Amino acid sequence: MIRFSIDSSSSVPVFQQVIQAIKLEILSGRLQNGDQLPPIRELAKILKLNPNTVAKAYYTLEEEGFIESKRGSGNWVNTKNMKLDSFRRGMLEDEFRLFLDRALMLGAGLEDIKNLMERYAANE
Amino acid sequence: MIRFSIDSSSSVPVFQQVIQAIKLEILSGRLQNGDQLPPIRELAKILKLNPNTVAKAYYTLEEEGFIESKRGSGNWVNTKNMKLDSFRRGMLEDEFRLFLDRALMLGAGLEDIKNLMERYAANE
DNA sequence: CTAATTGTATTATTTTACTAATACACTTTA
DNA sequence: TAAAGTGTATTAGTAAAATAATACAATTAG
Repeated sequence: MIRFSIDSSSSVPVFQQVIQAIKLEILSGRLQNGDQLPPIRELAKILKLNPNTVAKAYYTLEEEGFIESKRGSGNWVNTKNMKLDSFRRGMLEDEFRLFLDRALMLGAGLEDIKNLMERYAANE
Repeated sequence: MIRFSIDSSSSVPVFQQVIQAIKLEILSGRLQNGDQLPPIRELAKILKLNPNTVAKAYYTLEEEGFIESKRGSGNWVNTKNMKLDSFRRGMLEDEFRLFLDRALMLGAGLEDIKNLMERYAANE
């Protein structure tokens, strides 16, 4: 496990890098529902981070419904909760609609947005 | 003039609020090419901000080509030799970037957004 | 030409976000 | 039930961003 590393020279905070990496593991299917994550201290050791930094990442992931934490026990991937999944989807759609409104107000069309996205896709 | 106010309890920095507000004034047409902006000190007094905060906003607006500053003279809206197109594109890009950040935090990838957009395109 | 008005530059202070150190509390397991 | 392993809470340190204080420089108005 743990197929990612930390870029300490990046401007994006370390705990967010951890969050993004784990989300990617889950979304890609490399981490599946019920899989156990490494204990905070262990992951911290592997990534050479302070345990609190990993704890913050785990805490956020739990807040967002990606994992479940049990004191004294561990952390598990949680994708079973479809209600939360559709909640996320709903939020995404809300955000997109807001963005679309603003974009249309700016005189942009879907084509313009598509182009913009192509550029971002290329740069990532 | 100055149809906006500052939310000091907001987490978005004051100088950015000023920037956004002025961009909106310009975009909406309430401020037009050649219109003079209030002097730094005056706007600072109205909004109850430090002059430097307003100066930072004005400076950024000039960097981005929205206004023109002349030492000892004042600040003017400048949309003339800027293609209105690129003007809008700039704002569109800002909005898109914000949306993208939120989307990524929700666990969505560029693919998901693409799909979302396809659906919207179909419904138009 | 001078004083008032304007933007600019430099430096200091405050605030915020991030990370770290340490101690606490719950579970598991032997 | 004790010890080891786990997440949690509290507090402190650090760095970066935002804001403020002050002085400087150019333009304009009279």
